[in-house]
Amino acid sequence: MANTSTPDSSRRSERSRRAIFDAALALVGEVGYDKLTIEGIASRAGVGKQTIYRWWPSKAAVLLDAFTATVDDYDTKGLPDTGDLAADLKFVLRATADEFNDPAFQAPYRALAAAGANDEELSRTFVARLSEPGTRLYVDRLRAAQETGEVGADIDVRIAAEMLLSPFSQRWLMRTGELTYDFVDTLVDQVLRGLRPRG
Amino acid sequence: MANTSTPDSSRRSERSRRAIFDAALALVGEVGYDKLTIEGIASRAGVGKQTIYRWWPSKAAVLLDAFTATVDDYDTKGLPDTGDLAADLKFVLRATADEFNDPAFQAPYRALAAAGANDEELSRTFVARLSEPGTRLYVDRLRAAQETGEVGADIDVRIAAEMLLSPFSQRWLMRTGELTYDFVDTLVDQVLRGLRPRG
Amino acid sequence: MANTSTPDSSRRSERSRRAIFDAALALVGEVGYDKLTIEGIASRAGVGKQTIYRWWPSKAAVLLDAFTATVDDYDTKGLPDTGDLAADLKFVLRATADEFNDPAFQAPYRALAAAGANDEELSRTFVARLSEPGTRLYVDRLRAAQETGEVGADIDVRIAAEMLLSPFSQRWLMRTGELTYDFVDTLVDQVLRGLRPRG
Amino acid sequence: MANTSTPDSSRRSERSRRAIFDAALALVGEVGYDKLTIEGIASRAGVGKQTIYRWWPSKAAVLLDAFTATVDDYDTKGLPDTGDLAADLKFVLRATADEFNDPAFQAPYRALAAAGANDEELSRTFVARLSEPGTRLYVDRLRAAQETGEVGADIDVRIAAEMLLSPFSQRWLMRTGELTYDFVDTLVDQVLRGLRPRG
DNA sequence: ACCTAACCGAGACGGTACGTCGCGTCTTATA
DNA sequence: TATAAGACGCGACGTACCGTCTCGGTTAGGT
Repeated sequence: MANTSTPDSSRRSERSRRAIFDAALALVGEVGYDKLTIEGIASRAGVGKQTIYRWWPSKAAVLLDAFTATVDDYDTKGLPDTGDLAADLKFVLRATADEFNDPAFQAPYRALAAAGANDEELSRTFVARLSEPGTRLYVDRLRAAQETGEVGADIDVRIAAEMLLSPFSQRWLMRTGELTYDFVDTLVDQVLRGLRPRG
Repeated sequence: MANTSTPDSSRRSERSRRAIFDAALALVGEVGYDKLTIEGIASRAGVGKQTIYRWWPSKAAVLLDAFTATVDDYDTKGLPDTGDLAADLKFVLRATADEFNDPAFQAPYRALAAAGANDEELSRTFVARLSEPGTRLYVDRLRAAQETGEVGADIDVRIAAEMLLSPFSQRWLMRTGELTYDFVDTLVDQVLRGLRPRG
Repeated sequence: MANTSTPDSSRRSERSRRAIFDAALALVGEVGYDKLTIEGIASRAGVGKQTIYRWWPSKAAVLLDAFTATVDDYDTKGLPDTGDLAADLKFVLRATADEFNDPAFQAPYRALAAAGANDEELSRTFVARLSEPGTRLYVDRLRAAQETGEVGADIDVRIAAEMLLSPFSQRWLMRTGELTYDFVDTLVDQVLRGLRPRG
Repeated sequence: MANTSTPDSSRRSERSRRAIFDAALALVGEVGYDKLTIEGIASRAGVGKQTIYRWWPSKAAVLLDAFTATVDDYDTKGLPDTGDLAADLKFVLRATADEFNDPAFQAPYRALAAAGANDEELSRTFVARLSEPGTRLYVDRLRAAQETGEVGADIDVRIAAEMLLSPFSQRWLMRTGELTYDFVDTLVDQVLRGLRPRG
């Protein structure tokens, strides 16, 4: 009965896709995620609701794609490696703090993190597309430091990266503290202190 | 015209309050937070909608109270202090891992964490009632260790606690990894390694 | 799961009911039956859609009630009986012709007749409430004439009534001719000519 | 900009036209007129929607053509004239009753009659193509009887035909009674009784 | 021991948004 | 250029809940 067939993506309207992304990001900033509606996005984008439902299963999915499309341009090649691990980490984390403190960034990111908590499927995508790639950069940088002997060979670098990043994201997500440069510096120092090879 | 006066809590029906908590917790487990509705709670609890609206401003607030009422019984006095910091932390964190792996606990806790991400007011209450008290126990235990010299005097114990707890909660909330005993043990070891007083 | 229970009609809002009738009749006249929508009625009546769906199953049912409520005031006691059957019939049919030529009457009546053609359930109600009572008046008047000997005893008065009324309604419904006084008079004469007792 | 030009009917696909008729008639029988959709017809006929929109302005027009194409084969030359008017009329009306009682005939015919009630344009075509030709046969037969003296010269044969046919169609359309042979016979007798020349 | 104000269960109400269906227009590729 | 296919903007569908609002019926204290 029902038409369950997948739509033909080669005939998709690029103009509509873009308009939907713009509308979704603008609206989530203006009214917040809870009051973000598919109808609102469609209307702001000058698009039929069906055009959204045809390509995305939920407002979270729309927002995820919209956000990803924006962020993907950032596309870093890797963390800086000046030879000074602490300095490199502080530099990057300070930049990330600035980014997380940017209001335009906050609304969609928070919304996606929150939606992911209640939707396993979504959280997989969210992590794979947005958080994992960033984390991997830290893991790689730490592994490089391991090879130069700056970090102990017996260290679990994945967990080390989490010790660095999770306090950061957690503070931000739960609003348990400000993301200041001071905080970032102390965090880096305190984590690195434990990573040095044992005498 | 409208009656804006606060209700008289001395005449409140305890029976209804309990029924609402039970219904809310049961439903959030069965249908998830997004499909949890005030009408659903009222109907399941055999209660008028107004009785809910009279006492709580939102479904998140109901759930927060319901969850708190359940968890408050746990009420620990403090972390164990056997003199062996690593052992004490591993013991408590392993127990917490078990708790977080309990399905009955997951749905409401995830829901509240997520709701908090988008609702500043709620997140303040959530943190103050549910996460801060727990965190403080760790801070206190670390401070005690600082006094025995097990932990360096120059350590920021708040951040140290976050290095311990955030990777833990982050993994769970974002589903980026399992909360195994192995993970807990490695995490504790790796964090503590950096806390020791400098030679 | 679903709430299939019937609503409590004792708590029904009379104000809304009236507003819905007014809106339905006004709109069917303005935009026609096909473009008459539940949303349009609700909006014009200043009423939630659910308030309509709670009490009626379809726009046809709303219109039928609305129309009935208007027409019920007509409530005739019976056809005139001056002793002159032809004169009585012409008098009433001329009045009916005037009524059917009234634009305010046309739109809803046509719409209901048409909707009934495709919906057996609806047509039963339509006939029982709107057409049968009128027909019965003619049947009764003819039977009275039968008793005075003006109409033959062997005549099927039901069919005689149909010979009078069906050409009339058919012309109007299908627009196959005007409902003029001339037509009415000729029709009455020609029908009565066959009803007289056989010499 | 828009192409408003009329399509070139010489290049029209006869195969598609037939498939559309078949689909329309089949569907109106299966799901009824209200749930009959252009999309449904196109899909069932294996035809693009545009092919329908190119040649017909509405689903009613499609159905009218489809029905006409089916019925046109019947094409009678005239009513029988055995010299016995009553017998001739009963014979034809009984056959018509059988036809109207055929389920395959009912759905489209009812649908068209109903659609016509709300759409003046359509009803003109409906009457001209489907009902008027039939009526005229009766008018002609009655006029012939007038010439043989079987029917009074002062009779309005058009109205006489309506006295015969309208009760018949009305009963069927509004479902106010069965179309039995008994009914047909009584109707014919009672109508003819009034048509005889006055002594 | 009654009054009466408040809470209570129930659910109708005006709304907003949902996710779906079908409209009529359009674009694309095929024959 | 007609066609099969189907994406598009749009409008309405019928449903689910929202938060507010009566409506009786309990259920306490305060007199």
